[in-house]
Amino acid sequence: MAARKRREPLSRDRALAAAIALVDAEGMAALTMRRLAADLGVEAMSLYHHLPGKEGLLDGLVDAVIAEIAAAGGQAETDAAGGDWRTRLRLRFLAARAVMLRHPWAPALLSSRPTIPAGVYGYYEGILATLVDGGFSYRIAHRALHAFGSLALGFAQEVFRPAPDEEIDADAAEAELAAMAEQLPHLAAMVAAEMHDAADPTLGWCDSQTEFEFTLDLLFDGLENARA
Amino acid sequence: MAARKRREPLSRDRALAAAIALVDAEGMAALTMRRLAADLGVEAMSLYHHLPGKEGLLDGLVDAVIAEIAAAGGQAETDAAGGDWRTRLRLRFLAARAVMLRHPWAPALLSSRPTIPAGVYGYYEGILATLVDGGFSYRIAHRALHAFGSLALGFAQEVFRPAPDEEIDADAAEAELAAMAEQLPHLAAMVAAEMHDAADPTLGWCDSQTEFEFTLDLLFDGLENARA
DNA sequence: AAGGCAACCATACGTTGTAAGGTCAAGCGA
DNA sequence: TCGCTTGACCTTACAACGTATGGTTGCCTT
Repeated sequence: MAARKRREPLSRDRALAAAIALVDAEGMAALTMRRLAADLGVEAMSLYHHLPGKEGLLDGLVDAVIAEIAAAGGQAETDAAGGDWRTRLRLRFLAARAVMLRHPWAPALLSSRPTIPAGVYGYYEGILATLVDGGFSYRIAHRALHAFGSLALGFAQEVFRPAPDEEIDADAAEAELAAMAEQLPHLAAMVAAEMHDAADPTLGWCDSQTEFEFTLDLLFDGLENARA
Repeated sequence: MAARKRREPLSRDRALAAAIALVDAEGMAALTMRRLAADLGVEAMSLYHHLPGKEGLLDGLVDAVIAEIAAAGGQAETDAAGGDWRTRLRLRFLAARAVMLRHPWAPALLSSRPTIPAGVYGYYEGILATLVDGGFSYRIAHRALHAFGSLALGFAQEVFRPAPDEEIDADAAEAELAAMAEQLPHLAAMVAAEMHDAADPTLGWCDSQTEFEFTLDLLFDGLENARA
């Protein structure tokens, strides 16, 4: 018993796992070197023996997410081995989206990174293989990759965050809609027309899953035409 | 002469203008309260009489950019008053893109904002009007807005920055390509196939303007079909 | 037993945003 | 003209951040 190690010796992987857990639970803002170290029962400076600074920590997070996406995407693709290129990519992207839903902080982190994470090359290779296998020229496949953009990684480029669900009573929403109707008639009409089908009467009535798949199919249809 | 004001009395607009100039010239990282104050010949805390803190300053930047986009987009749309919905939106989005090229920091800032800037509602109203005028139902128009995503604001969701042009000699690029060919055959083949048409032999050979317009047309074609 | 060598910690520095309160000049009613 | 208010501007100070530097500790090897 006396010979037992005082504690697990800490490592890059353990640090990254703790960081992901922390960020999943409390968001990016909570991820500071001191806080992460505290979660690991250690002092801040000890992290520097396993990670090259904060920037390196973020790179590690990104790589971890990409790896998770690549794994899920690869699995999805082999599941659909017999299908055509559309369904194979479709499943792949939807699998990636499932990963992103588990890590809501990931899109913002990915798009803020100044350098391309190494893992994405392998991931894009798989997508490209599917496209080429589906009869696309490199030229069109190249443009397809650009067109997919962040969809390939499982998230639509929601330019603005989906508005943290604030306290809303129906009356206030009604009044706001009325005020909007004057200056923004089309927008107000659209909300009015679409609201009837959605569950809640707030401005956050967009069903991201539906939008995601709609855009996907829009692009797929267009690419199908462009293949010739 | 003695009665002349000691200096221009500082204002929200003057502060915002200075902030934009600073960020245009030196990037987001250079925008600190102290630095901005120094550029204005003032102390940091003086800014708080005209701006509600750093976050409010960023909101101000965003609003300014949105206003610039809305102005450019509105101008473009009236220029194309006679055209169909595609060309009207096309011109609008390309005008927005021109604004973004003047402010390379804007996309990252916009997508990092936690709240939707007030100005975008008016901007989207204009787009929506064009769509409805073009015969779209609110349902499809709504989905179109989502599908456009950041394209409507003039930038493709470049998930990763376009790799700051590093020093590259042709030999190193060649070697890198050879190494890539083993593990990433399709990617390597695509680069090889596409490189011949591009100006420079680097990995940054993508012509964003072309990609931007390709994606735009892909979506437009798909929407044209969806209109029925 | 002696040395080496990681892993870990304590302290400290510079930079950030900003809270709290002070200074000073312009404007205004008496 | 005096004195008061008002608001723009400044000074100081603080907490939190990332991290450079230089200990201290305890296992491993010889």
